[in-house]
Amino acid sequence: MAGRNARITKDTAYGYHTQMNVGSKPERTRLSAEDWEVAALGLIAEQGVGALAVEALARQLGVTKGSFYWHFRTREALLNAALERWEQYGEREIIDEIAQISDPRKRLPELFRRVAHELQPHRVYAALLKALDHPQVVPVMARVSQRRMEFLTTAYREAGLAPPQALNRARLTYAAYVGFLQLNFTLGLPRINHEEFEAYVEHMIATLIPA
Amino acid sequence: MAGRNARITKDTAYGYHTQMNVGSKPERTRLSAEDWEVAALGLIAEQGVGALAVEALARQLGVTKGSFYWHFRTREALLNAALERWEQYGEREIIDEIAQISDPRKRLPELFRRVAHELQPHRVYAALLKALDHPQVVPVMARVSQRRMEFLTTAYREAGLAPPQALNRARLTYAAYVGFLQLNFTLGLPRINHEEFEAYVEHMIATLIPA
DNA sequence: GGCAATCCATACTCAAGCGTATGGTAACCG
DNA sequence: CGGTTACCATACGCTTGAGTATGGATTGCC
Repeated sequence: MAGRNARITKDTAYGYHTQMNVGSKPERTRLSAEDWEVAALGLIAEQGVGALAVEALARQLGVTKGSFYWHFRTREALLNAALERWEQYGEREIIDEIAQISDPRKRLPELFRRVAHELQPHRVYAALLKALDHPQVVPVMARVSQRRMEFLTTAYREAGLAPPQALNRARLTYAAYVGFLQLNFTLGLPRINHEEFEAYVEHMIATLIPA
Repeated sequence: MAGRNARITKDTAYGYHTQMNVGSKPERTRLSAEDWEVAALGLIAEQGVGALAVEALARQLGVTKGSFYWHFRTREALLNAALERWEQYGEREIIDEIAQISDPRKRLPELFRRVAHELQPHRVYAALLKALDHPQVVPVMARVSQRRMEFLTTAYREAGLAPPQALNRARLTYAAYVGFLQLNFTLGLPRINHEEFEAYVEHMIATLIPA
């Protein structure tokens, strides 16, 4: 009986998953493959790909392995499904919104500020960066990173940089983004505070974006 | 008898470890704790912290677990010893050399170019970046990164930036460094070639270092 | 050359985690 | 309302890797 009280429910949709519903009724709805994938992404975001174990996940979901192996053939299959889900739904929104800004020169600063202010969706990306030794995640990360790099490159071209400069500036910018993820909420370097962070973002904009 | 032919010897000193001495005589010298630490760093650099298993290491060194547990009390102890060794001996050289350049304005470009051209010593750092979920590596990485950041910050101040700017520029620079490590020889993004890489480094210098 | 200390091999135990087999229960449908 | 399907529990086997026990071999030293 004990062990049934820590559950993850589907209504805590993608970006806001891994919310315990402590205190609410057990609401013993049966699970779908999607539930497992979402929960898997939550676990990955918090503890990394290495911590993705089926029995641990089952405990979190309030069921046993018997359930899991009905929905998936193997643990590997779950990982692939979760990664695919992340690649499909987890991204794009920001890029799409930015692309609709008319003035090309305002796109990059806006992009920087947006990304800086919603770091939550980037936790999965950060976790996957640490899991590049798992062969399954490499192609996914390669595709996602490549798409973002291309978006950045054209944005820099539209902001006035010559093609070679634009490519290199995009490389630099994206590397800074990736490095920042690692150094901050992965490693916990001297915990930068809010206003200091704002200043850092503006410094980035002033340094990396051509006037 | 087979299994004795793949060994790592101590003479393959730190940065050049993990060289098999195929073809040479078995030279059955007994091992020391140092040998295990060096071999561990080699394995970490190539396959990450997660791959650090004592039986695997023993196979590489041409011995069995019996040897290992004479030198170390546990696997965890080996990891700590290896990390300490890396923190002590593995770093500093570049920083020390750079600090001796008289003209402060020439220090940063020189630093960039040096770091860019000897990426080999940075493989351990890159591997450790992916292992920040292991609680043992976090403090080590925090110390090393902090030291480097401080060095960068003073270098930027000496290059003419005001203290707040210098700190933020150092953050940006170091994040770009970390991100580059991840995106390139961890993830294998569109494999940048040599001359393109040189151009990228010069672009970094032009963008990040104040004229 | 013999005795310690050092280093290593062999043979175990134990826990974790994946996957399987099979039976049980809840939902849906005719 | 009886049966089929979908979902889950329980109990097992198997592999991997950490750690232990103990005896054998090698080195240094007197």
